[in-house]
Amino acid sequence: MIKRGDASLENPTNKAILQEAGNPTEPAKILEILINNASRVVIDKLQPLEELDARRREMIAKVEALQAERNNVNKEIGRRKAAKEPCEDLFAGMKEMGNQAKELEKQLEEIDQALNNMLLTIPNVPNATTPVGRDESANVEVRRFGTPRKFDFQVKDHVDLGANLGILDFDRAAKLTGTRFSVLTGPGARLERALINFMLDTHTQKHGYREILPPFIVNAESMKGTGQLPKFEQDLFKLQGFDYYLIPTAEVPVTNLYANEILKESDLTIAFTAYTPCFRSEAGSYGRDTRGLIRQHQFDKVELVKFCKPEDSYNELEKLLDNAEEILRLLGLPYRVVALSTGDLGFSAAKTYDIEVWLPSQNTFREISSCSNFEDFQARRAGIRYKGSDAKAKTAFVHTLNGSGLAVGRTWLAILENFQEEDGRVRIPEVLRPYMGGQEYLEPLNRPAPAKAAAEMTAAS
RNA sequence: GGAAAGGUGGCUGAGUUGGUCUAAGGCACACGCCUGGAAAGCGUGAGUGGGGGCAACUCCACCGCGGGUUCGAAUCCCGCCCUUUCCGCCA
Repeated sequence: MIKRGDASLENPTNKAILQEAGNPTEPAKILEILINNASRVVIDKLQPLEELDARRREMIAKVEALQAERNNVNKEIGRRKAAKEPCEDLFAGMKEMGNQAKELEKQLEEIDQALNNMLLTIPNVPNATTPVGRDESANVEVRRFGTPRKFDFQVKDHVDLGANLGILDFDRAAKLTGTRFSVLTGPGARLERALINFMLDTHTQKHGYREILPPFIVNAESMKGTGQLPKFEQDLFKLQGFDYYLIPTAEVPVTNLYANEILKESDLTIAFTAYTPCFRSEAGSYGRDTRGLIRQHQFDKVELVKFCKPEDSYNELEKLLDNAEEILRLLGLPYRVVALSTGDLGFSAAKTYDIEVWLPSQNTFREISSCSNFEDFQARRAGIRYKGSDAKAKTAFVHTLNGSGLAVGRTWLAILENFQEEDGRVRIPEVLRPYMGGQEYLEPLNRPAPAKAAAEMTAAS
């Protein structure tokens, strides 16, 4: 929060708050005290906001007074015209008033814009239950499922396994496009498709989500609604010649389905699931996870999205998280759940749980899902509200949530790694077999990997 | 890509010779009366955002978006966006 909001420790008010608490020196402690006193802490970014807000109100009062007077004269003109009385004497000053109002409106517009631009770069406020900390080292493990399997042979990673099985081809993907792309072939492609269908079927039939198949390209307004713009444009692929972007997650089109709408209170909670490919530029991740499928420019994901009443959102978050975990449990993949600390939290989220799957080749857990409650942060930006049926009911912002359920590519590679056999076969989890034509194993090829085979064929011809 | 028509409140739909439009009517909605209960009927209320006020309330803006003409624009002019239909192309 402090990292995200930039509160200076030199500020007198902030200093005083720390003094009351006995001037702690430990960064985590300082952070906690400042967060606990959030209503008093002076955050550098917020000061100009307050000034702008005051100027805005002042300007509104001026403009509206002028407009009110103009309206009154106008009404009188209308009245006299209807009564066929002379009214030319009232024309004087009207034009001037109009021009003045227009001038003031322009100034107000500028203030509004400055205010909005500032507001758009301010991150969400973490929920009180979010662990306080500087970075991911302060994340808190919530629970574990399953026991990582003990291998009595040398485990291979999914890149080697995929090559042996002849189902994963990075060389040709690089030829087609470039680095951080992949081609799945044969049973590998089918396994991806099986996972997508299995996840969608589980969420729609077992967990009560409604399936959505949205556009994979959205406009800038949608990106702004969910918080990707304006701050994170460098993470996105933008279409040349259009104000359109490739979606980095289904969260964007699905959450924005209800942008600028007022939902019926009785329709909440609304739960959607959607399969989409996701496109990310991965700017700034050079050198990280360069091997394999972990970090690709394009990957498949099944997403869960909810719209609910504010009082329900934390309960819904737990349910959503459990729905995502259920996929891993059904597949039999060991995982753990981690609550992100304030320092590791995304820009838009108030609370986030990551689900991390066990990867034998890395001997560690890696993120496979991220489940967040955005509270009303996205709803405010996208204008998603709800209202009760009672005539006196107030309109209010919904809370939005989403989570991966799950990242398909990472699930695919986790299956290869966790269920590999010494002979190179990979056991297919039982729940997936109906989607794989009853097949029990992915069988290795007895011939060279595809790229090499093609090269030999070309040489021979 | 070419041509035409059109965008008004939750929906429908009137309003386009500029002037009490402070946007009719209908449907749907909420509350009340009536009823054993409901329907029908009758009555009342009800859009969104913002400013001021403890509040009752009050003021401002909004007829796809932006600009222009005018004392005054839902209405006239220009640009853009979107929708529908027809033609062309295409999976």
